[in-house]
Amino acid sequence: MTEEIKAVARRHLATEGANLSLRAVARDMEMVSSALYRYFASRDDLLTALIIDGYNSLGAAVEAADAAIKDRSKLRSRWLAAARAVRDWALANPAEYALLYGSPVPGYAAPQDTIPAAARSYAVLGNILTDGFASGAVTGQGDAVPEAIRPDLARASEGISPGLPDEVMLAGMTAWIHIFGTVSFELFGQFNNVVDARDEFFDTEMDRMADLIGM
Amino acid sequence: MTEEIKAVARRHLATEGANLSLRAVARDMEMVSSALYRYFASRDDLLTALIIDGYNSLGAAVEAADAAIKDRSKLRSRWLAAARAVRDWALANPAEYALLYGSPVPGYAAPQDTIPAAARSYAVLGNILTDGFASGAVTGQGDAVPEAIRPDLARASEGISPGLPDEVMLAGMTAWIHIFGTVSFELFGQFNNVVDARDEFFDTEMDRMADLIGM
DNA sequence: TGTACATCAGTGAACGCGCGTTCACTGATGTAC
DNA sequence: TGTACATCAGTGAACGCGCGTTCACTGATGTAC
Repeated sequence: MTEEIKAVARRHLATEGANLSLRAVARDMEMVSSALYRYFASRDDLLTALIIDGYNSLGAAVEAADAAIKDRSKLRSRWLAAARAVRDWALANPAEYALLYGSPVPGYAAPQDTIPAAARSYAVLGNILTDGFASGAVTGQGDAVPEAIRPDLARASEGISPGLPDEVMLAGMTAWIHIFGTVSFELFGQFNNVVDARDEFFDTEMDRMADLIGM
Repeated sequence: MTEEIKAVARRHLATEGANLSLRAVARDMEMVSSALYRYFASRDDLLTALIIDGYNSLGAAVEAADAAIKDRSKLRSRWLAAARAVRDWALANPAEYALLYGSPVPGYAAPQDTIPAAARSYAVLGNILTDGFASGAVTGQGDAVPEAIRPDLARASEGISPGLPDEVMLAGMTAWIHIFGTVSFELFGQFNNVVDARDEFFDTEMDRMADLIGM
């Protein structure tokens, strides 16, 4: 039942945008709106559940894309597959993507519960970098890392890919940000009248990031 | 009067998020809600006006930041100043930033009128690239540009910096996207519990982009 | 200088709709003796 | 096997609030003769 409510709510998100309405969901399920309160304590609770589901769904997609590359030493293929998985997932679920990576929903503050789910897709890149570093393919040469951001990099790598040099971690973050920057530009309309060859453009951008990481 | 309404609406955006309410704006101005219809034909019209103002305000800030660098040959300084101006403007006007670069407002489709204003900040980077290319400082060596995206690049450079090689244009777009990707991550909460040294992190990212452009 | 008229910013009531949440309740199902 | 009871999913009415938009109107200001 809880699952069915979430499914309907996701469908509503897709058509209505972020203005999710409990009453509309209930209507769609041919229930009375108060019945939903047996499953979710409040609208915010439902939103939180959708967000966690969203991160997990994205995370699973990215994990699967990486896992599908049989030759684990082909770092660039793994990276491209993971990045494409993010974009494909976002194009298939634009409203959920907006919920996760777009403007904050007015009046809603995501609780801490969402954090582990959010890290899941992120961790895939961490694995790729870790594998690359272990095999010596990724060395993290290049720019010096400013002292001020070293603690942040250390903390980020701690949970996800311990032992990675700051240089590699930083390049990874640059690349990671760039996936979502590019996808958001595409999804939120900044490519309208500017970029038509979107598949190719995305791949080109991701290629550049692979260069930057040095893999 | 029109200006005052927009000012109040902007203040509302800042506190309420994207759910801009005509009635709330009217209340704030101690007017009756119907009075606003003398100035804007509808809520969407007011939104459009705010969006155009926002792009212009951002564009002016970026232009000023670039213009403040006296030695015009210092491309990297100009780039960093422009990029920082985007971020500073976004941090100062988070709701307007979300309106321009965040998730689309449900039920609202931006009309074509917003396009020229949107290009204004973009054009500043075009100028920097053009100057760099003219002086020979930026050559656009590096990755090959896939055929499929050449038409897009040509069209983009046409209006903004004619004559620029595709390689340079592409690097510029990568950098441009990365500004907004980084700012959006920061503003939309993806840096929470991850990046604390935000000023330094942003500068580091922008430095990387300057390297990538080759300036 | 004084009157008649037009302009137009802002009013107030109404229409028809939406929302999240609470609360006492019904009525079917399953469990215990 | 049959009765008494507890559980619990879902109901329906209500509370108190919000919204965008329309429309006939008032009443002050400015203009023309």
